Amino acid sequence: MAELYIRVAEDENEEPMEIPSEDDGTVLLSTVAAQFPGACGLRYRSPVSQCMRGVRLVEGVLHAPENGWGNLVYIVNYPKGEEVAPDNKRKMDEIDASSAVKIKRGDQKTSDLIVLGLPWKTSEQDLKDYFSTFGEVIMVQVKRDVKTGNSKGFGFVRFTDYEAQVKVMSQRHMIDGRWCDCKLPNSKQGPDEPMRSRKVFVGRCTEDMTAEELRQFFMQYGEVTDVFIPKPFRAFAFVTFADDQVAQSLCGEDLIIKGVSVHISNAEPKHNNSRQMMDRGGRFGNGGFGGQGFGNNRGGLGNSTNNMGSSVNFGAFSLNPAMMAAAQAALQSSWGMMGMLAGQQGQSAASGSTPAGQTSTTREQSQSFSSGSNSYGTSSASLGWGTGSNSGSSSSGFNSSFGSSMESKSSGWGM
DNA sequence: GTTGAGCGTT
Repeated sequence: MAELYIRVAEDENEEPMEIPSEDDGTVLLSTVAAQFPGACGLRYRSPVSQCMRGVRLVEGVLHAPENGWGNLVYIVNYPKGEEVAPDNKRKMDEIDASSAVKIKRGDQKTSDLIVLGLPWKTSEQDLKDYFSTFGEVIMVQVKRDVKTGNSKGFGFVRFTDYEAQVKVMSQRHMIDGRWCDCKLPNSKQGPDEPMRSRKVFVGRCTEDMTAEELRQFFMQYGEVTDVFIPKPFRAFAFVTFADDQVAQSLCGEDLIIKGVSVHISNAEPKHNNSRQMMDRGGRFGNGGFGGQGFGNNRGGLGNSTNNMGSSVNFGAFSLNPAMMAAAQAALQSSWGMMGMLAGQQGQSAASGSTPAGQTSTTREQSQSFSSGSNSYGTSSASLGWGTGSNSGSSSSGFNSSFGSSMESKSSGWGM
């Protein structure tokens, strides 16, 4: 099966990158986004009209122009405002200083990245060899049991360049036969980063919904950085977006996926180190709340019930218990009340930008892989969302054990 | 069948 590649670049003058198409000739937006994080579509310059034309995008699947993909270079589209086409650049400069801040942030300090899902056999040298293809590596570690010296299945890596770090975090990694994820370690999740809830809980999932399908589906709302499906099947999933506002906007909705109505709600925090809960007002985030409209009342709303007896002071405001309850109720269902309250103060309830550096992975609690040099491809064909039509349903393969006794302990992770 | 792994002896 000859694999077909199409040429994609961020800009007509940039060197294009070849990315693979699917068996049916379409290209998945997720494939594009794997190389161009944040991408939301493609366009190309029509040889006939010399105008830019958009590539048809249906539910995460990009469809070739009439005469096929050909040898054209396709240009990546980004959501409005996130990235700027060259001819608009001047406009953007005028708009606000905040974008300048964003651009300046381009060179940041690097930090250690945790590498999860390593095979037991992977050594420091293996890690270094692998990650050096992304840039200069200045540190690698494989964490081991002190007594036995056995790998704990995770490690750390640090790059010289922030670009390399961003790239590495934006994709999954096949290391010695397993898919691994690289993330900011918990200890490094900047205490300053807002940690707004970008994750939603997807209830009433059916067993045939794969992580890849969920990713494809939710991509229409915004960049998806993670999909988690517990295994064994438990009828729910978690989807994380790059943008908290996208996540929030979906909460409360009933969406139809593969003909099934799923329910979207807030993802409750995991077993948490209380930091974000206490300091940041929990899953309500601090968008528009924290510094601006209501002053810094740490532990105010977020702490919920035990404050109910007394009135709470929001800076210039004070709310009696009844109003407090109303506000909470409103907040739990949506941001509606928030907008109202903020509006009264002439503040915007809209929150700001997204923290840089999210991994963009699709996880399921099983991984199918072939040791050896096979290409690992999700070759899902076209997916019918709305109707229960064709399911390219994938059976999840089990990983084989490597023979080492440690192996069985955590068999089947990483995707 | 509606709330998820694993996070660093420096």
